[in-house]
Amino acid sequence: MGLLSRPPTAFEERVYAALREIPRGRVVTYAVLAQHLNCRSAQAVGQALKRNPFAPDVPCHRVIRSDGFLGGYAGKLRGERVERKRNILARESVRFDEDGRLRDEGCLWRWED
DNA sequence: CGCAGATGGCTAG
DNA sequence: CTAGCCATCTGCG
Repeated sequence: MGLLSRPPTAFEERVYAALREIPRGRVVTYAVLAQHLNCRSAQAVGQALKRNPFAPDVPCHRVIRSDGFLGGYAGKLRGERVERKRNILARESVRFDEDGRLRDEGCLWRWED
């Protein structure tokens, strides 16, 4: 029972639906995701992701920052959880530099809006 | 380089 | 309704 026993809002469902469209081995930035959702706030997207990192169906690990850095994971900006995020992405053939910056920008997913 | 402000949606009171 | 949060972004010094 978690602290997250709250029904998802319409906005959150939009975020999750968009995340599912991202194929394995690709990543999106908070800004691009927000833009696809017709939302001008990348922070709102990040906040929605923070509240629901519980579902394996929702690949919240495929969302990074616009500058190519990993960003946060499971509520943390740095530390072991972010390392886990990098590990998961590495498993999907998405490699990062030592600093934590995305190597191949070709992994960035784009929508056809 | 670092920091403050903008930004939009969500939660708590 | 208001005020404050956010896993960001941009611009300014």
